[in-house]
Amino acid sequence: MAKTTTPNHAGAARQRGVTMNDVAKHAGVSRTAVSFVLSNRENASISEETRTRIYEAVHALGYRPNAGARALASQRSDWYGIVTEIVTAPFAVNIIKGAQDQAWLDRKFLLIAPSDQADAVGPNQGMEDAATEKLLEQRVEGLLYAATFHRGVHVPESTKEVPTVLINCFDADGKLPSIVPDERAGGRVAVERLLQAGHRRIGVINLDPQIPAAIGRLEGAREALAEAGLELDPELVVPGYATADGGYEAACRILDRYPQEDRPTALFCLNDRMAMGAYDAIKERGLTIPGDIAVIGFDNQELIAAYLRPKLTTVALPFEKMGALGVQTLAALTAGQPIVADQQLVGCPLLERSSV
Amino acid sequence: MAKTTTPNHAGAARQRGVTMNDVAKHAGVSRTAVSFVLSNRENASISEETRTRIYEAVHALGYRPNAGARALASQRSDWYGIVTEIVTAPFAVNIIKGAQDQAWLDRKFLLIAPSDQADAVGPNQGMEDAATEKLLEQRVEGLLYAATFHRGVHVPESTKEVPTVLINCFDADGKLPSIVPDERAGGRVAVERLLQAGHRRIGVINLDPQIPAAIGRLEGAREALAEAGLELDPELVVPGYATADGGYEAACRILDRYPQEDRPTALFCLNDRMAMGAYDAIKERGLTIPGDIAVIGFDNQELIAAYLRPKLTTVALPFEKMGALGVQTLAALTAGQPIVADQQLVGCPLLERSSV
DNA sequence: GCCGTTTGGTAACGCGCGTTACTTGCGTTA
DNA sequence: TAACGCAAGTAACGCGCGTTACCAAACGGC
Repeated sequence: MAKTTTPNHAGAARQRGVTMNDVAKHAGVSRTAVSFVLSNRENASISEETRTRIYEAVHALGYRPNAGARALASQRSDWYGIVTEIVTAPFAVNIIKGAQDQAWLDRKFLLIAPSDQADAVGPNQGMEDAATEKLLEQRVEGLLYAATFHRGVHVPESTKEVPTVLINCFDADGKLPSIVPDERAGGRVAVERLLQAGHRRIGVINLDPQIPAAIGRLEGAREALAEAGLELDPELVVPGYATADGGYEAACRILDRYPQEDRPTALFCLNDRMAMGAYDAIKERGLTIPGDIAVIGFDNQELIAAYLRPKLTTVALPFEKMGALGVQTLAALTAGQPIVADQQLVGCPLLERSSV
Repeated sequence: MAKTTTPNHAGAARQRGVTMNDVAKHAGVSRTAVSFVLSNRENASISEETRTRIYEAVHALGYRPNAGARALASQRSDWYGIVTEIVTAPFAVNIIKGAQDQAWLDRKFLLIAPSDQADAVGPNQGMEDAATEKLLEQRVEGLLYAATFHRGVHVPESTKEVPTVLINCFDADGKLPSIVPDERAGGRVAVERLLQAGHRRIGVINLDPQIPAAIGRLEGAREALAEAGLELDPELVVPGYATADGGYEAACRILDRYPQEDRPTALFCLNDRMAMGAYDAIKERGLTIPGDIAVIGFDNQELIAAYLRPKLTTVALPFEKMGALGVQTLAALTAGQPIVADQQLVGCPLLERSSV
């Protein structure tokens, strides 16, 4: 355990870092003066000359503030924490990106703590609790919880000690503020797009009908149809597993069920993976997209939607925006401001590509 | 700016947290005793009775150690930092997952700092420098740099102050230790698999021939062929953009160029996105996979490989393992142990699915 | 010549904790 | 009985910094 210099980096720089005291000495002033200048306090009176002397010393010595010590003294850490299963199941990484970018803008640091993928019923409380605990030990000023897919969750008790915002999920018991996608509006815009293209008979490949995504998107679809004086034919709504295979099978069923003149001319797939399977079913039958059958997806999973041929028109889940909004909401909360609403809906924009 | 309680959480818990002093008072002992017990020092002599009294007090008061203060006093933060563009371009997210899980195991905290996607030549030094600086202000004990795709990078100067390991990239100037995929072995195993299936004429859809991935994978392919007494026909290696469209076009060219008897019976696509396009080209020509043409990919982008029909046999990039190995290497480095090698190659396992 | 005010600073405390050096009481041994 | 050793703890310093209270000199007004 001999604490020798590691082979990897210049040993010299490794000793106890340079502190404010060193800077003060080098500049020939008190440490207080240095502190005042570096945190540029408005009501501090330091002459322009010593100011520059201090800056020079900082530069000369390569001084770097110690964030931990600062946090300890000032009683604010400038940290937010996010507990998420997203890193485990990277579908919604952009939530992290959005949150992190926004935090960076606000000069906050986002601590990311991993959580196992939790199932909708009883999340793996063990790991989540541990993660939350760790974050609280770091004295984060606020907490975010993010899920990979829109659903209800139960958050650890300790959450109560600090402002908390949920992203892409909602609090099944209490009433923590949450940011979720506006599934209904998304479903609506998808079907409106199909109607606008002249389609009147639209097949829907559904998800598990219990989950918020399915409920909302279908509701939106119904609304759009109603406005056009149409109804959603229950026969045209077929469920499938949320995979490409599931989409393939569902599409086969729906396409083979009717004679050509009754066949739907468009498919609304409730996610892009299923759309991917639907593509295969359509192509297999010698039909073209969008000529014979138009397809519209949901989620905008870039890797699929942007690379399918033809590229898939779809409705995007606003992950990045949700992340950013989460941080903004948290900032408001920690500042003691009232929040806008308990549940904020974020719009799901239509992304036009080539399948409609 | 009135510091009222936020509407969101019980105001009571918000006051200055409970400290070791409170615990000590509650248990009727000195703070030192509490410290000794909580960090269970081996050579401290505390009776079993006071021990339990202290634990009871901890529990009763809901004491939670202050990580920042501990770091300050003990001069070790238990933090590693990772600077990465991965969150921006989520292709290689599993690097983060691997690193984070390993760090969690080691009871370290991984601070993730975002960096803009950097191009191969001159990275956006501004943002990387700022991110690195931020991490050093947190007094991280070590630094990781991770790239979304295997390439050379330039890291900020300040990196020298702390042990540093590169993941999925290598140091273009100096000689920082790095963890990279074994592209050559990966290319080899892919082609070996095709040979084993009886293919003798193998088309290769290449990437930009300059990048390490292309160089290594092609080299591996050549080796595998040589061992079977075959040569890599340069005519059968066609470059393409690293997209589905690029793969589609390349596959068309290669398939249409020869009469049926001379046509390659297998395609090695140097990434899965291009394989996705190749699928279309093959199907369009009425050929089946793998009956008429076998396809093997590279990267194992789950979203594509696991959902293509038939599912794509491919070679996986070991992102998660690289992340974990990066943290392990960093741990060794910070402990002053010598590192195994400057460059560690991580194997790329073959994932059998149904396209060969 | 005296007092009040501004300018330009400094001394000292405390944030929560790790750690070292020291103290006290008690059973053992010579 | 004195010297000794050990178990069981405690007092006090310092980590790097924010912050409050205080001080000395210069200056202006009457």
